[in-house]
Amino acid sequence: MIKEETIRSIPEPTLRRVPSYCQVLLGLAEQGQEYVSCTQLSEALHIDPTLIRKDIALAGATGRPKVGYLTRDLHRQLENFLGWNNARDAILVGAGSLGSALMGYKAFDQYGVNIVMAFDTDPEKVGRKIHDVPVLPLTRMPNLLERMKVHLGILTVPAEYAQTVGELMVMNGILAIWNFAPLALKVPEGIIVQNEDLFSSLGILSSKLAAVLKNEDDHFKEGER
Amino acid sequence: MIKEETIRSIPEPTLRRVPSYCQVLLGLAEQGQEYVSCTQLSEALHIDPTLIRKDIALAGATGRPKVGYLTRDLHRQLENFLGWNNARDAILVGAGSLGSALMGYKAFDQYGVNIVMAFDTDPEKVGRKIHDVPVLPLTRMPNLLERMKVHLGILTVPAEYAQTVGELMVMNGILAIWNFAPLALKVPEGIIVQNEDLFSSLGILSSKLAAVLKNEDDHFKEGER
DNA sequence: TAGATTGTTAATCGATTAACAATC
DNA sequence: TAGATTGTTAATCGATTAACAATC
Repeated sequence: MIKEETIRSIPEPTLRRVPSYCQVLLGLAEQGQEYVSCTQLSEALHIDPTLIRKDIALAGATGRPKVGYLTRDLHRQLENFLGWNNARDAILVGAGSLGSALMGYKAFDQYGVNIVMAFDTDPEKVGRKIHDVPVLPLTRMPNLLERMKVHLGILTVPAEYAQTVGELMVMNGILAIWNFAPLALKVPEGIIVQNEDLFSSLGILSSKLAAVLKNEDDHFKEGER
Repeated sequence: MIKEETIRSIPEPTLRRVPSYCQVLLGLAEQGQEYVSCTQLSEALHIDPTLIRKDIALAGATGRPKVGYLTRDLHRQLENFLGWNNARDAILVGAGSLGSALMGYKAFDQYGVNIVMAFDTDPEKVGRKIHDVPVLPLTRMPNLLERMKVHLGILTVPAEYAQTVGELMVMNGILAIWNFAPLALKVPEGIIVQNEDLFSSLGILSSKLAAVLKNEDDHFKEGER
């Protein structure tokens, strides 16, 4: 009998850090470094080495005291852990400038994702191929999704259509949505949404900068007195 | 004498939630709703109402028991808190497909950011305007940055140039970098970097989906026995 | 008034960091 | 061996949630 605990999900922060380990590991492996230590990863990424060790442990990889981890093995194990080893098909809706830019990034393959089709309502775009990805009319999506068993959807339509299109995706078997529309998509329980709200992201950066500049300013004034 | 504590910086999670409050508030204000309660925001965003109240308190806004907050006032105060009320100039380096897509989003104005110039090394792009933003040769960046006192930079160059261009930005007065290259930019102490690594973002989503599908699969097998 | 809501203090929870034994 | 490093347990820290008095 499997204990409930076994299904405890991976902490979000770990999931966000592991890709950066992969990236550094790949670089080191290419430089021909056979073994790698947490200390080394820590220095490259400015992350506490203990934390890295815990993340690695969560991924199920083990190392050898004094020696470290086998660089290539660790890299492979972390990719495995993320499920990036065998590519997952995805569809994209909204072949505008952002959508097209995304389709252009062939590197997605490396990250376990493969955009197989795009959909749009604009007759100008439909029927063409953008970066090798065929653009089809949105009306054909339900039928095709059902046949192809795709579960991952990328949503790059204007904000006002996002909710409707999102619902259409979910109705046809999409279980995870990568949402670029600047709004909180309402989805049924169990559907995974990752909001990639670029506007607020930049806004947050800008507000951090404002805080820094304000601080400097205050210090300056303080010095004046 | 100002106490040190006064400068305690805003928690990152708060900074990430506040934009979503703004968005909902704007919607409600446009619908003509005069007052809004945390309960209402909570329902719209699936965030605990106490948490929302704390975030609002951090932003310095106050409401009235039983009544709530004045919708428009709260919206304005939160925007103020984020520093989105008066636009900050930014430059963009790398006028490729992603960079162009970003320049096309006029909505950045609303989020307190205004892209004033772009730089690229491609002679095909230099001299043109993309979505009203002039594209200039990268060699002119140092001079122009110094003159214009811009502190916010958007980095949309291919990964292999990111570190070099990032350093060039920092050398010329950029204090905050919005980095789209899939690597951890090395910057001096005090420079703010926000990594918008789209590849790993999608990768994380994909791995969450993998976990869900695996779970379902396990349950299925369990049922079989 | 009664009930809803704010604002705040205390409790809980989870993630990070520190400490340290085991190991090569 | 000595020193570095893993793996793990305990302590700390910060963010979230619960509890509740104040208020309209």
